[in-house]
Amino acid sequence: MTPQEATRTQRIPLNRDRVLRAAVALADATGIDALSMRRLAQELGVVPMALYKHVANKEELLDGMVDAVVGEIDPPASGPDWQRVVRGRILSARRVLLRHPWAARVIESRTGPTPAVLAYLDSMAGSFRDGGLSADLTHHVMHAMGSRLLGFSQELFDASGPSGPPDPGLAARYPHIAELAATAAHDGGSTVGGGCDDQFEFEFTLDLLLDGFENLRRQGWTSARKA
Amino acid sequence: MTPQEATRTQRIPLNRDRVLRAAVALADATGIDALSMRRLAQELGVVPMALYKHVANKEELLDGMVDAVVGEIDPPASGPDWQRVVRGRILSARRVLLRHPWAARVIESRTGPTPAVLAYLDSMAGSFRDGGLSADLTHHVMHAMGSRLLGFSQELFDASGPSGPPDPGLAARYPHIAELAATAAHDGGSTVGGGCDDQFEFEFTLDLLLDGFENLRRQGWTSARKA
DNA sequence: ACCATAGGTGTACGGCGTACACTCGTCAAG
DNA sequence: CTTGACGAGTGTACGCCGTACACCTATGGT
Repeated sequence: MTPQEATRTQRIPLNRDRVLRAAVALADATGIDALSMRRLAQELGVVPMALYKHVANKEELLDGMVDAVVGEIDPPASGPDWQRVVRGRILSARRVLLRHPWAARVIESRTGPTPAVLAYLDSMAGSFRDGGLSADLTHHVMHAMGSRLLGFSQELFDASGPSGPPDPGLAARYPHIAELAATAAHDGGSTVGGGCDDQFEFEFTLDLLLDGFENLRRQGWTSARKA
Repeated sequence: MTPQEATRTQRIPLNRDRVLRAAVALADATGIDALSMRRLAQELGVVPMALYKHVANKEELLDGMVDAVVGEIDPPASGPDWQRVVRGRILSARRVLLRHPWAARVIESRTGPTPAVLAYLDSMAGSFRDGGLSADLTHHVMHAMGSRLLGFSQELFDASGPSGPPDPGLAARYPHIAELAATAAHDGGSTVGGGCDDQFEFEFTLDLLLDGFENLRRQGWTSARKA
C-alpha cells in the first residue's frame, strides 16, 4: 500500500460533530481532566491545531460537549399528570448525567447557558405551566429545581440576561423562559437590577424542604425499605 | 538601608496559615482560575517553590482553602426550634459561599471531604437529631440538603467511606456521621456495596419538592411581594 | 565552634492552550 | 489543461502551568 493510498483510505475528513463525539467519548473514558486538545487530537489521528478548524477554542469545545450531552435527555412525555411528566424528564436527565459523570461539573462551569440547555430549561418550564402552575410559581419552582436536582446550579438562571433589553426573538424561541423573565422583571421587589431575587429563591427552596422534613417527622416517617 | 536590613524587616517567615489566607484572598480578588502557585508566590514576595515547604501540592492548597472558608461558617445557635437552628446555620453557610464565589466549585471538585467539611456536616446532622428527627430520617434529610442547598453536592457523602471497615476513632470525632453511616449499612436495600442508595436519595428529594410544589399550586400560592 | 535542620532559591522538565505561517489536495473558472 | 482560490491539516514556537531536585543560608541546640 503506498502512503497515498493509506492517506486516502483513512481520511474521513473530520468535522465538528466527529470532534465533539470523540471529545465526549474521551471524557467518558478517561475523565475530564485527561481531556486536552492534544490528547483529543491524538485520538483522532490528527495534529492538535487541526481541531481549531472546527472549534474556536477549548471553551467552545466544552460548550459543544455540553450541548451534545444535554441533547441526550428524553423529550418530555405527554400526559395529564404534570408531576409524572416532570419526574420522568428529570430522571432521564439524571440518567444522562450518570452516563457522563464529568458533565455536571462542566455544565456548571460554563459562563452562559448553551442553546441545548436553554431549550431543556424552556421545555421544563413549559411542563410546569401546562400542569397549571402560575408563571410566578413556575418561576420559583424552576429555581428550586435548579438547586441541583436538575443537574444545573442556580447561577445558570441569572446569567441568562444581565445585559440591557432582552433580545427580541429570544422570546419566540424560548417563550416560557421569556415569560419567567417577565414576571421577575415587573415585580420590582428587593433587587435593584433586572435580575431575580436570589435570596428569596434560596429561602423559598429551603423553607419548602424544611416544611417537608417537619411533616415527615410529625408523621413518624420511615424509609420502609424491604430489608 | 542595607540589603540585609531590608531582608530582615520583610521576613515574617511565611507559614501555612499565611499561605492559605493569601490564597483565599487572591481567589476572592482575581477568581479561582487566576490562582496559580506562581501567582500566589509572587503575591507573597517569594519564589514559587517556597510554597511547597508549606503545602504538599496544589490539591492540598485547595483543600486548605476549603477548610479555611468552611471554618467561617457560624456555629449552630442553640434553641428549641430545630428549623430555626438549621435555617440560620445554612444561611450563614450561604453568606460564606457568597463571600467566596469560587468556593462552591472548589468544594465540589475535592475528591474527599476535608476535616472542616466533615465537622460542618456532622454538626448539621446533630441539629436534625436534636430536633427529634430519627437517624434514618436525618440520613435522607442530609442527602436532600446536599442537593446544593448546603452548598455541597451529593457525591460528597458517598466519598466518605468507600474503603473497607470504617476507621475507629472517626466515630468518636464525628458521632452523627457515624450514626448515619450505620443506618445506611444495616438496611441492606438495593445497593450491593456498603454505600447509600443514591437513586433513592435523589427521588426522596425530588418527590418532597414536587409534593411541596403541588401543595402550593392547590393553595393558589403567590409570592406576595410588596410591589 | 560545630553541625543539623528548616525555610527559601534556581534551574529544568514535560504538558498545556493556541498564535501564526505553511503546505497540499480539491475544484471552479478561464 | 491551466490556474488560482480556498479549506483542511501541518509544524514551529511562545508563554503559562505544576513541580522534581539540587542547592544555599540563617538559626539554634550541643
